[in-house]
Amino acid sequence: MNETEIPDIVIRRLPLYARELGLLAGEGREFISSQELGQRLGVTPAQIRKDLSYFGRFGKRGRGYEVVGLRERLRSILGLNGRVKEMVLVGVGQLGRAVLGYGGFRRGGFEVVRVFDSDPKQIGSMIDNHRVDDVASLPKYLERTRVSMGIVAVPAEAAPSVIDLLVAGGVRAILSYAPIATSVPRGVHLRRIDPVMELESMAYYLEEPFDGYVEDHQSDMTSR
Amino acid sequence: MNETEIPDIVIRRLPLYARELGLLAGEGREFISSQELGQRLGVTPAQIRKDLSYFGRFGKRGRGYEVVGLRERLRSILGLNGRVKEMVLVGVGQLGRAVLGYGGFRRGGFEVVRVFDSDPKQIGSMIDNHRVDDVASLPKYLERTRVSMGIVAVPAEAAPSVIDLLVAGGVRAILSYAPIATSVPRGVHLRRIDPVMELESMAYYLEEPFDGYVEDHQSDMTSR
DNA sequence: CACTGTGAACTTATTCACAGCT
DNA sequence: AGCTGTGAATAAGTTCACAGTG
Repeated sequence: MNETEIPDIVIRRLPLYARELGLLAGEGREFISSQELGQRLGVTPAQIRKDLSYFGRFGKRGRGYEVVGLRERLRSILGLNGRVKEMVLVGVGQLGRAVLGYGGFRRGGFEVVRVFDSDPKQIGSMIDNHRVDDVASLPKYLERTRVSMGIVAVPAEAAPSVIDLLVAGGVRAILSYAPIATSVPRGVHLRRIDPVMELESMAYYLEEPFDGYVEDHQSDMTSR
Repeated sequence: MNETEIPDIVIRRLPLYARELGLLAGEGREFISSQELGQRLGVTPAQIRKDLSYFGRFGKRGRGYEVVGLRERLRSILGLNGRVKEMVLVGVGQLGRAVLGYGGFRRGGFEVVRVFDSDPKQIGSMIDNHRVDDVASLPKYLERTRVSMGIVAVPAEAAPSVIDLLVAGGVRAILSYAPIATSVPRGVHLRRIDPVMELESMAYYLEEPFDGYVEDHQSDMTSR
């Protein structure tokens, strides 16, 4: 199978697979079947095989998938095997600071290379080895460096204009922590992280006076 | 239409609608059509009407939806009109502290009422007006109080056992920041917040040497 | 007349089921 | 024998299109 446009929902599952394969590799595991991998991830084996089939034939019949090899393949498909992915961060309030301090990005091969804010009290200060620059200088910076990923950690009101700046500067993948719907042009990818919305939607299921016919949908992903 | 099990994906969109209606109310807007609401949210009008139709007939033909009324209706469907939703927080590292300090939960009607960790250096200390308790005391606490929501902000290795404790204690909605697939019994709802995974999947779309046939999928939600 | 509410049509995603390889 | 890879079948989700109503 080949040359069809690959569904985004499939793309979003690849990091899940890659990560679990990383754990398996750490356990010294050499091969794994779609069956067992699916069990560990709460995904059906057929789903895994179908997803992988969009990209090629990676398994050995009778044996399963070679753990390290498949992980490398997936990371390569995602474009994660090159050097560290550089990101700009806009907003250094509570949230922005947490983002800067969070080791997970670095560990995952992502690095904040420049930090911006609009608050004169913040501009020029140092946070975690980063000098905070005026967001007004963001366009020039992007023009110069062509960084293609950005993280938005500003208040809701400020988010649309910040996102516009990033898009205009050529940033094509944006992770936004602002709880606001913003639309972006085709070819630009925006993902929102919105814990309050997650809680709000889960609250629905708490309504049931007693449990019983409550719908489940486990670790899934995709929004997640 | 009535009495079919309502799809989770529909439930997840309700907070999005409710929030935008809140903004509209703030702007003094009285009525809004599915058309215009959809435009603001990047959702089709038909989708909005269909989603709402699962719960009743809230619109006035020829006029649209009454902004404040619909918002109330949606919040009530989600169970958000009662008093503040109480949550326990497990883990007070970098991430847990950010969660505690984040005003968005309070503003959204969610409140961390008790904080746990397993690190002896943390236990007993005060963070943001909360005394940090030993996670070993979590089961007893849950038995006593029947808090039904929890936030997990512990390292990946610790997450499964913490989640088990929460589930055993009757917590039915869990927001986890641990980048790990964990399965939970039916009737328990677990949502993961995993920014690194979002970045990893977006990285795929950066591959294209030049843009053009890049798939878009805009603000969607759910996480997403 | 401008909208909603909703079956029907369509599209997308998942699962089944099995031939085929190792 | 035990698995993958994949068309075909099914299920889930979205959009269409229009009758009906305030």
